Amino acid sequence: MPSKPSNGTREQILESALLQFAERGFYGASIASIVKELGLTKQALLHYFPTKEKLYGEVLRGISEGFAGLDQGAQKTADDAEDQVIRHFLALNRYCLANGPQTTLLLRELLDNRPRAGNVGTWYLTEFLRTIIDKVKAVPAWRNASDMQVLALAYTWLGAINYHAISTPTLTGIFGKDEIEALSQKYPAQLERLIRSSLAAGAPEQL
Amino acid sequence: MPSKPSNGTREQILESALLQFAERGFYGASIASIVKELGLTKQALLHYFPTKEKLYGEVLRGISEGFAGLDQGAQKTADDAEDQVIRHFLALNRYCLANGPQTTLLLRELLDNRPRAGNVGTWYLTEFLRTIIDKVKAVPAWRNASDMQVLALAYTWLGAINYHAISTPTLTGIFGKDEIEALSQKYPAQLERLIRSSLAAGAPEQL
DNA sequence: ACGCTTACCTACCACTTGGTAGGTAAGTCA
DNA sequence: TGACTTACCTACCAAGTGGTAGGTAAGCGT
Repeated sequence: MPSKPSNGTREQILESALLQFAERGFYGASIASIVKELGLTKQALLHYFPTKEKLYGEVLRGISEGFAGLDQGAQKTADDAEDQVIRHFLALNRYCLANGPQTTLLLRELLDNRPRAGNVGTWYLTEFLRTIIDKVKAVPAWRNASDMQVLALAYTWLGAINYHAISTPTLTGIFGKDEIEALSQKYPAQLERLIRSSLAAGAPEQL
Repeated sequence: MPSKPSNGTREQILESALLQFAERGFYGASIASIVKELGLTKQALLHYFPTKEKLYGEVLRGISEGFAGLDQGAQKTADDAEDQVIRHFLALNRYCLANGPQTTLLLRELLDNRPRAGNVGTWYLTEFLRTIIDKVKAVPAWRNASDMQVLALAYTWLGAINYHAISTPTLTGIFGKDEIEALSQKYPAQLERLIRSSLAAGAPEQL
């Protein structure tokens, strides 16, 4: 029961924080700079988020939910297991490309695996990876593989997707906008061929 | 002609700076904290590197040289082009795993494509990527592909390698040390199969 | 012996950082 | 109407930031 309309200030702060954390990292973004462009003082921010770390944690939580929500999407189609894996990762690729700041910040969190904010960034990974492992294991050729073998496989795909999404700005600076856009258009096909060929190869022999 | 022995202070500072920049990012590492563990004051650092950004640039330059030196290694063996590509990326994978801080900082630089220190981090990428493109194009099935097609392919491998190297600490926290070590041992084989299968698929048709 | 350079040091500076204390205006509910 | 909550604000603070100014002790070349 708010007594004074907030005009979604909390959400505005979260959005601005996401952008600045993604762009400059946790230390590079100050709570003053986060709210400056909103025309507020930092005390407005501290009113909604008692510390900078709490704010950071909330931003990460929002990102995790966004990624988790990816799975709630088209999943009813009960077609081929391999096609499901493909669809899952192509969707992930699109999501990462469309949500640059979220992807960037997530990768940053991977880099900064410091003990901060209760390792907020990592807990979500478990269910995220669990889903992937299950989907891959639904493919006949991989049914008997160990979780770690599947994870080793999936990690090559995750890396390919994440890395591609992250480096487009830098590569654009090197090669120019047109060339990189051409690359991004070819990328999903490349990714699909990559996934299919490594899936088709089947699991390596057990030890 | 140094008049007083420096005991390699400059190199010690560079090494400490590398570790701290990798761990906490440019803003998170202060010049005071970088030299604190060396028992020096920040003025010692400023004596060798007039500004923090110059120091950062020097650290990045060292990293680039390390990656560039990878190519100077075993390259005389004039065997199969595909094997050369494999060997190149397996060596890169080993190097990234063995040089965690360098890899981390490089990826950070990809994230922070800010206009800082004259974009020190990106200039090196051109020759690095050029070498890769040439090596892939030496493979018959890819001889007539465009540079961008090759780059799209190589980027999936780079992403797989880099991402894997970066995320081992975080994954270790989630799954435990033993499991992740098992994963890392399986990774080169996984990587090789990945590269071989995508190389064998050949270049997509030209538009 | 002397001047010069190197390799640091102490002292200091303006500014920014995250955070506290305490206020005020507006709306909600009894 | 009056108690209470929400949504901010100004004022302030200790600690830390990158960087400057100016020193000092040691070694080298002449």
